[in-house]
Amino acid sequence: MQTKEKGRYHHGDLQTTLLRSARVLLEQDGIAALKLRAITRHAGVSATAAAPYFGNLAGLLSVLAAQGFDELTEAMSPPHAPLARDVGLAYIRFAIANPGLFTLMFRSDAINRTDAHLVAASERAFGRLAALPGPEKSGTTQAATMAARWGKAHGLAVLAIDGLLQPLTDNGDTCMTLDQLVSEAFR
Amino acid sequence: MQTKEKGRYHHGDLQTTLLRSARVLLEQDGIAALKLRAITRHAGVSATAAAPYFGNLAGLLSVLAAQGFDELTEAMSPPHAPLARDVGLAYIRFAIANPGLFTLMFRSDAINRTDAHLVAASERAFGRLAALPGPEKSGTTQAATMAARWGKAHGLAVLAIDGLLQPLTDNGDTCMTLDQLVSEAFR
DNA sequence: CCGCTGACTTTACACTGTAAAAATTACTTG
DNA sequence: CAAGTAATTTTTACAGTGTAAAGTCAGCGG
Repeated sequence: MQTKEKGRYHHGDLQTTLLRSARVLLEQDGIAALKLRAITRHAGVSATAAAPYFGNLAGLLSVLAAQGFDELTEAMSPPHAPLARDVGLAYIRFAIANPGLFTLMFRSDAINRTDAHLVAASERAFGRLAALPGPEKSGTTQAATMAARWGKAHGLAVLAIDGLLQPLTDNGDTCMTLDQLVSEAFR
Repeated sequence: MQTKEKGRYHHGDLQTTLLRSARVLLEQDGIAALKLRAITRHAGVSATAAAPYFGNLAGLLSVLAAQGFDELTEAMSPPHAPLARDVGLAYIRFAIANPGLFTLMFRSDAINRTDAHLVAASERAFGRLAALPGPEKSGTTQAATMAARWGKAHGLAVLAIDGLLQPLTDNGDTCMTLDQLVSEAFR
């Protein structure tokens, strides 16, 4: 269970160990498992060991969320020519692949939205979506097309994570997978 | 502060009083204020008075969420001929007008998603979005157009509540309001 | 060897939700 | 009207939670 080397009083890099423990718990049991005591217990340290590094629980989760935004940015960086559709689909697929992390990234009451690193990481990720050429609909602001694309991707991501798109996958006669549904819906 | 008539031991309809207190706290201070003790204190009763009626906190919040879905259904019921665009905009505007309630309605870890009343109320609301004729895009499943419309509306709603669309409203040279942005983005 | 600095732990406290028992009121039945 | 019963709320208690303050330990420079 404990990732800390046994017997050592000074841990070395407790910072990253705590973040990894939090990540493990998040992926295992979801956001509800992100208690400070559970994280430190998993890391093999005392309950208040995170305070010197992260201040409080929100501080730790903010760093975790910032890591999530960095990974999202990475996932939205296509190797070749990026199409708006591919980037949006990458957004949705990242959310489905990392439901707990993605949910945390938008839980304003669990993280510290004013944290500098988090703001930078999130703006980097949002920039990937914004910097793409839209379909050039006449009569629509560029901000509106950006909001439309982002909103569609984000909504499909959230609804998919919550399992609310499940009834739509086996609608009618044919049965489709979740990825097929969101791929077809996002265009 | 207390809505309970003073001196009476038996309250009469503590059920609705607790729900109203929860609603007030939710709109005043957001989801973080939905503690059981704060709700009962606001209602003027003891801390455990809600248990006989709602079982636990999740039970109370589930009823509150169900009320929210009923109000959303009402808001999405246009007086005359309903267009898909109008219903989706009503969805977004309800979320912006009731940010705390809307957020609660989709917090799966705070409410009891298997609650019968909540399931019924949410399906009633979701049915309003589904029962509309789509733009008849050739080559797309009806489930996909439904998911696309719902996802777009839901995503814009969530992003607007989180304040993430704010930077897009004053983009470039002109300055637009949030309602203008979502109205233009949702079509 | 001594003290010092940093890293972590121990202790303590104010909260939280909730289960069980007690107390209070209202109703109902004779 | 009186008394027993049922319904409703409170009191008490307990296991958790996050976090601030004080204490403890390891390693290092003098």
